[in-house]
Amino acid sequence: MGRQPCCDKVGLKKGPWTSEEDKKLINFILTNGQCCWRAVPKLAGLLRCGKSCRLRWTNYLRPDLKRGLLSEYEEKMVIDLHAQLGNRWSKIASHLPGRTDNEIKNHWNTHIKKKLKKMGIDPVTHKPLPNATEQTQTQPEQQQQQQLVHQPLLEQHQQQSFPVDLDSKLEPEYDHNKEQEKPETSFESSTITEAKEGDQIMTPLLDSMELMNVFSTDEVPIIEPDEIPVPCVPSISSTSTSSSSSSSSNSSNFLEDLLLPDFEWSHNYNNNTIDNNKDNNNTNMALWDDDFIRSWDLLVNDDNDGDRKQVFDAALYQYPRMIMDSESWDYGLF
DNA sequence: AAAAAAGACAACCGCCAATAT
DNA sequence: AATATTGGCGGTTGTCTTTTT
Repeated sequence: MGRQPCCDKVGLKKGPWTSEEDKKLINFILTNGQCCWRAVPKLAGLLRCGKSCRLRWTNYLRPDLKRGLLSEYEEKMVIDLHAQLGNRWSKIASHLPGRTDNEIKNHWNTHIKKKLKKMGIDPVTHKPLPNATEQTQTQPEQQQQQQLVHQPLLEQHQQQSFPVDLDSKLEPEYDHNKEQEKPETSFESSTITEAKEGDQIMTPLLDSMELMNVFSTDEVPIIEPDEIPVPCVPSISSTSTSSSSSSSSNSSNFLEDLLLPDFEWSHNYNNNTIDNNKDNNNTNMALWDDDFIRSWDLLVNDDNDGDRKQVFDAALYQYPRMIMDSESWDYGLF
């Protein structure tokens, strides 16, 4: 017996989301929280299927999402995690606060894959490509990069012997042969601890980054149990970001459209981080604090549409509670 | 300047596992 | 226990933008 479709698809809209639809969905979620997705479109007045709404929310509208290109650090982390987890994008994403599996998957397919190939690394196995030697010999710069990006991560995995707790639930059933040759960095040498229930994320990468003096542990987006991760903010400053957003004339620009040109999200948040990531423009994790609330208020007050303002006002003060109540909220911290 | 090709990313599809009935 | 429902995941496709010819 085949599975029934998640919804009656007749008359449902498909394709890119319009800003109107985004507004409706945001208003609904902010007001009511994440409930049964199947019911969302009907209640929110959307001609979309629930699945589509969930996807739109989790991938693009959630306020805690970072936008913009992955930083070099994030990219390294993705490579590192991919070497250990394979194409389990959601697992990888769980180690990168503010990033979605879809985003990481896309970035992998469009950027990292090519980069690794250029560097003479097989993006599937994370081993040197057969002709890598020749390549790297003729491309010393790339070789240098390869050493910088990959070697430290992989070798440290092998050298260090931390307790293995990577995905222990999933690991036994995970068939590496199914998708790829078992990577050099096997689970046996893995050091990543699954980030769940507020556990601290421990990755070899973080250690290596420390060693490399690139990031201090203070700057690493480790979420402590007593920290509230923050609904973060779309990166406005990142014009680069919008490599993506610019491409979509309507929907993806919605949040940016909402933002005033000189509007700054949560001024207090981790200024150090900002300073240290000027080039990347995408470290936007912020604390859900008064400033953030005020920012929303500011945003809302600037809107001429009175009705919408009301909706947002209501939603604004409910949202933190909604997050606290929502068991499904990412990172499982609440 | 226009057309074609390539690149980038948002969104969809189908499957699966967990949960509810 | 069996079946239905829902949410989540990964692969793939479609569409828009940018670059090249």
